[in-house]
Amino acid sequence: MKLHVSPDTFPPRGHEAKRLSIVDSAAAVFCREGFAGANIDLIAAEAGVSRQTIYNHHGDKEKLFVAVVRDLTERCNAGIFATIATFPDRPKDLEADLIGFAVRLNQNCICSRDGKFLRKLIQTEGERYPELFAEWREQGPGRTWPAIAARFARLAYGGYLAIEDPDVAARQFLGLVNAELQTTFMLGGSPSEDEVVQSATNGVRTFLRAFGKRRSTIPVEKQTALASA
Amino acid sequence: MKLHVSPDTFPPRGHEAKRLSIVDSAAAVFCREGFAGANIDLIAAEAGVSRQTIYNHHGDKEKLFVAVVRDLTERCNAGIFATIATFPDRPKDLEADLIGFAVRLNQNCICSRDGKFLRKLIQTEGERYPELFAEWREQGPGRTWPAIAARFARLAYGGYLAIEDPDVAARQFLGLVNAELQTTFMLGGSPSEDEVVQSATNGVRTFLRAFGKRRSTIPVEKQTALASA
DNA sequence: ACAAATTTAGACAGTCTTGTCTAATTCGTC
DNA sequence: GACGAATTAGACAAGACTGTCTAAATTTGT
Repeated sequence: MKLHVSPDTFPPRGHEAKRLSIVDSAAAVFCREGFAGANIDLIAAEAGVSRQTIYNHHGDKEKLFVAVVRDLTERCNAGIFATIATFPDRPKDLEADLIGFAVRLNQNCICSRDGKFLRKLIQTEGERYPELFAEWREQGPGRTWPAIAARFARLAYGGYLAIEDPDVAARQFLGLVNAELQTTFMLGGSPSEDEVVQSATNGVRTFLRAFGKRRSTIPVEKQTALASA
Repeated sequence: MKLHVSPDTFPPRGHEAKRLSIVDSAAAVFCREGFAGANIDLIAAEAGVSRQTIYNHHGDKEKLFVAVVRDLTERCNAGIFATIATFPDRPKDLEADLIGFAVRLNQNCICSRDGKFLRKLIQTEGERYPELFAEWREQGPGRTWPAIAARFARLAYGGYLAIEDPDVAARQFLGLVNAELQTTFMLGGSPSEDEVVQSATNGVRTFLRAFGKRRSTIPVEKQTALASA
């Protein structure tokens, strides 16, 4: 009779720690070398475990890769939702608050280690694993974009912005805020904090020139809708 | 004494045709499989030549890869400059003309076979070949961005746009115009023409809301009415 | 049609990698 | 300290790939 009332299942504690270490190192090596170029011995060395342990935990290279992507997706999603929770619903200074949000989104989700890794793995190996990346698409963009769009819709409803389509606005917001970082992203580099702030500032300013209330035109139906609201 | 006054150098004609065929197939295979996963035999089969011919032409796998990137960069640059030449300097209908330009840019340079391949190779193997991709950066973005920015500056000077920084505006233009295609790009897919037009249309409209001259002035009574709403 | 250059198919050695196996060792718990 | 589970190091077979070599076949220019 074995009764471990530990966390959830039978494996002891160091077990899970090793699993994490393996997945972390595997993510780095898969990113650096690509799936075909990734060497199990190298992953083992980088994780500080023996090769056999990797096979004990994950079976084979392909299953290890799947586990890596699942883990990264999960952690990135958590980070994105945590950041979305800081969206300024009742901004005091709309420009400053949106810039802050944009910088947080970039630093915590897009330039983070996990974010960079997941993005690169999807771009690199996405076509080879259609079902895995369909899953990512549902769990990732499929859930985060609507959440962000909803926040912009709320801001519009609150009278802070003049937006017709919140989904389009959300995507354009990210496009603007990252506009000056694209070349850096291309080569896998991380922009400096100054660059992130600069790009976010310029992006938000343009965004508000287009959708801010004071300066822009608003379709008639929205005016009446707002007037009656 | 050998005097071939043919095109430029000594090799016959079929020679260059094979070289092209090899580089083309190699580009496709390197993209699909990554550098490490790319198989010389597969490239040879796809190009319709024998493996030995590849070694005769390019020496080894790494040199072949470099040749592929050089070729792609050159062809993409040519395409981009050809497209930039169609930038509307004296637009009749600013919105329609900018949308047209954006669609051309997307279809000819970004969604084209060469564009997709080059982008993926840079993202995938960029970090492994710093000097090669420094060269790309100089020849590519380093030359095309200023050219595009110069066109926007001219448009501003001509009174069509209210832009402070043409470089920022150029990058934001591309960010906006591609905002809705990012997820598709992630997985290496090509958006349909409808999607490209849609994204370009929404992007240009937002761009003009921010930087267009005509619409930024609104009758005073509407502004105050909106401001108080 | 001839001669030179190029291309081809196939064999080949050498290297690397994956995944399995075994026996010894370490770790966590009682 | 002792027990069982997990981990380790290393050997190992099987397969894949690169890059070279050779001899035959084909193409090219004249």
